[in-house]
Amino acid sequence: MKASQFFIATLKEAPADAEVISHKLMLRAGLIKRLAGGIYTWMPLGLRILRKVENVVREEMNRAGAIELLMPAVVPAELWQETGRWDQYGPELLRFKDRHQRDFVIGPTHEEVIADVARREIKSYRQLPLHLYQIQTKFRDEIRPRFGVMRGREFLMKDGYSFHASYEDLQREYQNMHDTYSRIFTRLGLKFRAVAADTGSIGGTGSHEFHVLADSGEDAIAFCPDSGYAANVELAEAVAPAVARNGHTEHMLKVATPGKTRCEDVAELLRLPVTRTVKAIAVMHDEQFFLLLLRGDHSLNEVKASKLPFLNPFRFASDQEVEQHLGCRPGYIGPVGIGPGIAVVADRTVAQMSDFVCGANEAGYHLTGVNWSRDLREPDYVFDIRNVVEGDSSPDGRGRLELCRGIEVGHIFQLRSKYSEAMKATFLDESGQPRIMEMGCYGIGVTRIVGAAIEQNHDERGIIFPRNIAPFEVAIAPIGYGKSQSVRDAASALYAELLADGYDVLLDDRDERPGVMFADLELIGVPNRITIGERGLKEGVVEFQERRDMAAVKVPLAEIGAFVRDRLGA
RNA sequence: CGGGGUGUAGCGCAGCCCGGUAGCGCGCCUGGUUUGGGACCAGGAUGUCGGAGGUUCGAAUCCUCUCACCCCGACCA
Repeated sequence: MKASQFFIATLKEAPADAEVISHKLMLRAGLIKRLAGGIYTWMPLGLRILRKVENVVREEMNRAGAIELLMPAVVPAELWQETGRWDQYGPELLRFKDRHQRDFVIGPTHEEVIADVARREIKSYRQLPLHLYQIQTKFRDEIRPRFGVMRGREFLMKDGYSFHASYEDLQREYQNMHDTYSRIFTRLGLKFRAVAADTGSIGGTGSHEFHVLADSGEDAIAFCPDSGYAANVELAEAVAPAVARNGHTEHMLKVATPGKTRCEDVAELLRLPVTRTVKAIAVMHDEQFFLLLLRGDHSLNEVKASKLPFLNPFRFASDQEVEQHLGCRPGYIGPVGIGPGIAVVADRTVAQMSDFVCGANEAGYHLTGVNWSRDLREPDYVFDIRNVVEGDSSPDGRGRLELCRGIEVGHIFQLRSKYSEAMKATFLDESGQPRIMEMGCYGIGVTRIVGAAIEQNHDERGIIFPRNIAPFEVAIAPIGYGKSQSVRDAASALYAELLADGYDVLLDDRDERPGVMFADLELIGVPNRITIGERGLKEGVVEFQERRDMAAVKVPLAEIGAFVRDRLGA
């Protein structure tokens, strides 16, 4: 590609509304243009990158035995009503009516459509297993789109669905996809981790997420370097303390803590470690009032709490409700002296505590030296309802947990029969009996990968794309292209040679000043650059430079083609 | 949805408090000089000041409404 015949539109200053680095760099490099909140145009340069990611995904999916198809983005409501998700999905699902007032959605995912395909087409166990996938634009009306392409509303996704005659075969394909995803992200040049995950609204049993590791990631990941355990914090189990509850040593005492409504502040005032305090969170299920108890330095895991049958679903109690049930405004509430009608759910850690501090249900006061049984009844329920913290024991009992952040770029699920049952997707087995198909589903956020790759690979000059997704593998930067015949000849000859060798090469023939040219090539992330100038040509050399370490190597002009082949491989 | 903030040229911003009809940098156009790290000189184009209504002789500026965008949101302990 010649730069003069392409479209490069870089910016010196990033638009002010960009927050994370990948968003800023994508705007500055001219990869995307915002059209509306969470909706972007992929400019030619950005599209090259997106297509490369897409193609790696496609190649590996095909290699793994999946078959590509393309489903409509617009889906009739009846299919969604059939599985009940029309009512469950909420405002994230973009709904609209056609001219006949019939309801439609723009598909945020395609379980219903594929299950419809499967039930129409698959009649016999002989047709199984079958894995169909597509790479298609999705729309989810996110509450708060942000971070550019990382949480957009419209995005490109690879979604695959597999159908099986048995659970065992589903598990085989699940492992196949686990391996395939690992290969994909390896080929894309990303540092990633597969973690056990919650199944969320999709439903089903087993599930893994694939995260690109980056500090700006929206998800927290717990992992154990010793055992290899890894899970999304939403799911990671906080194991019960190994030690039994200590006997009490203090009397319960009411102490004045005016203005101290946070555990940290109370602990500081009382000169106690925050690990001696207990926080109470008031929640409602239907019209029933619950107190959730956590150690002062721990935080509630809403996903875990939601899974408790007697709390599903719950919401946080309003200030009025707190006052109505405890006779006290929020800030000083606690489990001591409450009515029998209020159920107390203690985190495992709290259930093991003794001589602790909690709110006195009286504004401006806390209680110290509180002990279970002696000062209040034992908790009604004891469950793991907190987020794990760094240093917790690994749930597999081997070592301690560490935390890091990740960007979710892939998610695989064992759906089992949730959709096939709702949509009556059956097949005839060997004995001629109808049976429900086992289903798996496997997603990759193609768009998001581009953002994630940049989060992980950039410096102060701009993007450093991994070679397999770079818009160009190598750029030729001729200095004085317009003036110097010898530079022009050398650049053109090299361009032709690299093209013939099959490289994705950019010849920057815009006749820009060197500073402009270098800055652009560095910003857009071209991983290799060959600089050709009269100065070097007089000595018969050109310069080869890698984007990542920037050390220039002088290479004789006659050998540069061979040098590139040696350096980049065929 | 609640809270906070911002809308002025393609991008980044000033002007707004103290009304007098718009400015800076980058980019863009023309000519010239330059050419190994975002050049220099000279000339030039570009704005319904997010939109609607109001106050006023006069509104980017004051008032009301609206739209768009950005940031934050269990921390009840």
